[in-house]
Amino acid sequence: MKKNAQINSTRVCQVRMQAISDAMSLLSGKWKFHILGTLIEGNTLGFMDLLREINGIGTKMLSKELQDLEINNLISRTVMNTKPITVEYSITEQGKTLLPLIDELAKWGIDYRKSVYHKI
Amino acid sequence: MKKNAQINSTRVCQVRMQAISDAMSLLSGKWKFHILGTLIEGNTLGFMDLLREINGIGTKMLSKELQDLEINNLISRTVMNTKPITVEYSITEQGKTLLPLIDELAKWGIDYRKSVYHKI
DNA sequence: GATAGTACTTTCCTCTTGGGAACTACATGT
DNA sequence: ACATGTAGTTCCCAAGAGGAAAGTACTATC
Repeated sequence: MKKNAQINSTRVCQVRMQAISDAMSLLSGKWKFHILGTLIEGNTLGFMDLLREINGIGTKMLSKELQDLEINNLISRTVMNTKPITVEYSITEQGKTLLPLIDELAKWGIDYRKSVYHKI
Repeated sequence: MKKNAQINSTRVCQVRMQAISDAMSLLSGKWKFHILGTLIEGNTLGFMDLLREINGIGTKMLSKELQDLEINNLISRTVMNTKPITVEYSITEQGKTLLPLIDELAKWGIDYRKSVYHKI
């Protein structure tokens, strides 16, 4: 007799699994949380500001990740009428809903590091 | 005059950024949250149980991800003295601390999907 | 005219991730 | 002997992630 899935076959688990896949596909990659976190802190920042704030990121990755985040309505991009041209990036209301998740992630990371440190 | 980073140069932001990088490096990939979530639900499961529960995963990925999670002390692996040999995977105390994060991720994914759905 | 600053995009490259399929190895049931 | 079940590993391949460097375009300043 062949066994079937029991736990994740429930409706509620299917929805949760789908939700986790959704969230991961929007937030995957090395830089998205850093960009979002920085924009939540800083409110409104230019491209060069972000390049300076986020240690290690290059122009290509920043540009690409900003596009991804804008497409998914997590940040907004506004071209300002200045000379030379400047662009302002800020977090959207949708993006702000990520704050509890980012806090939870940071909190877990800090606690995990502590627990590893105390074992050595 | 060259501008410097201002927001993320504070000590508390540096620690948060590091913590997020730590957490992401342990939890990145397509399957880790699914495996952890299933083990939290199911308590103790064999390799084949997980293969059945987690829709779409193959033996190679499951094997590799389980090793990663075991190395980081998020799950435990116990070879049972049965014939044929069976292996039991279960969540560790360390792994259980991820529950709030997984809940927050699932919650955000569900809300995000709702907000997109209502706009169409 | 040259340099520097803003905001990117494009090209080229490597490394990693993820998946399918086949294979190992052992034991039990028919 | 042969199929079935458990628990993987190994090989091969495709696609994507990530990064360095150069190029584009426009403006302002020295």
